[in-house]
Amino acid sequence: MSHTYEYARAALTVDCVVFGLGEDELEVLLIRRALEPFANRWALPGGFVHIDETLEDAALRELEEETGLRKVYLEQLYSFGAIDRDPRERVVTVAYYALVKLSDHKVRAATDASDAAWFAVSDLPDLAFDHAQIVDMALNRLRAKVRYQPIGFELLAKKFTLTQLQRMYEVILERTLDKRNFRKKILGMDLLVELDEVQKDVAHRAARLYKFDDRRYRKLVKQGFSFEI
Amino acid sequence: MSHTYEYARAALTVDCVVFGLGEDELEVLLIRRALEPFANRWALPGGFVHIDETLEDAALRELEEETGLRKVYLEQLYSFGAIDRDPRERVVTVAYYALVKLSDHKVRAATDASDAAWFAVSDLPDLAFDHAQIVDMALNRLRAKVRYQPIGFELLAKKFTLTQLQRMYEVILERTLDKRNFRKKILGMDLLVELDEVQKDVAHRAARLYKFDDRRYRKLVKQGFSFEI
DNA sequence: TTTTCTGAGTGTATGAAGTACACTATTAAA
DNA sequence: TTTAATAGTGTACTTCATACACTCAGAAAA
Repeated sequence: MSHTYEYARAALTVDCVVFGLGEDELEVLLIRRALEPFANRWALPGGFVHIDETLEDAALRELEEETGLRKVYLEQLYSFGAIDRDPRERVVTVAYYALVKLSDHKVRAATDASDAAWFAVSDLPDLAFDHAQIVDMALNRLRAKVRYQPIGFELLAKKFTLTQLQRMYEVILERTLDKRNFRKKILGMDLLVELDEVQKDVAHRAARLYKFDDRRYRKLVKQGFSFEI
Repeated sequence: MSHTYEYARAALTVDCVVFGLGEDELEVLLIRRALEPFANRWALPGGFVHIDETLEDAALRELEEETGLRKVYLEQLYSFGAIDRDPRERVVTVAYYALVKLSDHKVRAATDASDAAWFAVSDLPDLAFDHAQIVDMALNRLRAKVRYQPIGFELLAKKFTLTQLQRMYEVILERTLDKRNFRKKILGMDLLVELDEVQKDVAHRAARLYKFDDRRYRKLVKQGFSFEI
């Protein structure tokens, strides 16, 4: 069935920059395009917005279809509307970024016969369309936002050690943090719950595990608290 | 001429939240809708994105067409894509916010036979579509952003007094600031140029005029400086 | 069982920045 | 000349950021 309109309409797509926390770097999940244009090039997961789904639903659907990811933390980034960003026709894309616990998903994308893979942000391949620009903006947004909102936890397992938490910030912000100052600050915020549980399977003293208390965070915010790293 | 596509396509629009600095409050420029849906209701200036213009160009064009504003400071806010945000059909809108020097434009919108008027943000009329939500997000964005980027100057005349500058922040942030601390901080940033000129036509001691040094700001940012109020 | 290795966990001193606060000076108008 | 209105200025105190090094615990290897 076809649809006719009085004026020409741009096609509307969504694209997702999926971030995972690698050993020493942030990583981004890319898929290899099968079709023209940019066949064989790496690109962000994404696709057309259906007429009966919201932008966010479209982003979640495409993520699941193309990468198997579900229930990720997703946030709208920016809309890109350069006239010729797609060589075929006018396409406007609403870009999102997602944060996932890489451990849950690394194997899948890597071993799948599929065409999805993780890349360190400092070593991305040439990307299709204007996707390099989108990744760049997503990185900047993430680096800024992680400092004043506790979204970085989305990159970690539910239970984590303070060292893992610190490393997450060090990787994203690309600078080292002082261990004692970091602990003083983060524990002083009173947002972490100290668990009666420690790390397992490590060849050294096991560190205590913590979890993030989201309910408490929202309560504190109402009282004027503002998170800051 | 009509255009036919295989799949149904959403219509794409832009909407602008135009802020001006009122006496004691931020104000927003609204237009009264002539046509259905929401005929006679107040709404944000905006309209359809043409197939051969970028999103930002569309926003600027609509602003000029509907309100006469030109050369405003414009920044993309967010894209809204709820299924039924327009009762006629699926419409996705890319929202922008703009900052203007109200003194330049107040008269025009007010005296024009036109259907545009300024409203204090605390006293907005019922708005068409989801425009109340858009204004709300724009306000939050502006209040957050004004604290870490020197965009507030866009609301003032090129030359301004320190008291006017302080009042601008007080109005946006909705709290009083200490005069001496404010001056110490803002002058300490070394972003203002002290002019050899004072206020005119005031019935009291005339205050010195300053201007914002954008070139210097960009240079400092490169060196790691970060603006903060 | 002892030793070694690896990361866990902890406090203090210093400097920088934020905050609270009140009076005199200048100009125009009455 | 007096009045009214805003301009313009400094200091003391408190809070927060920063720099910095050692002992402890536990597993693995000798």
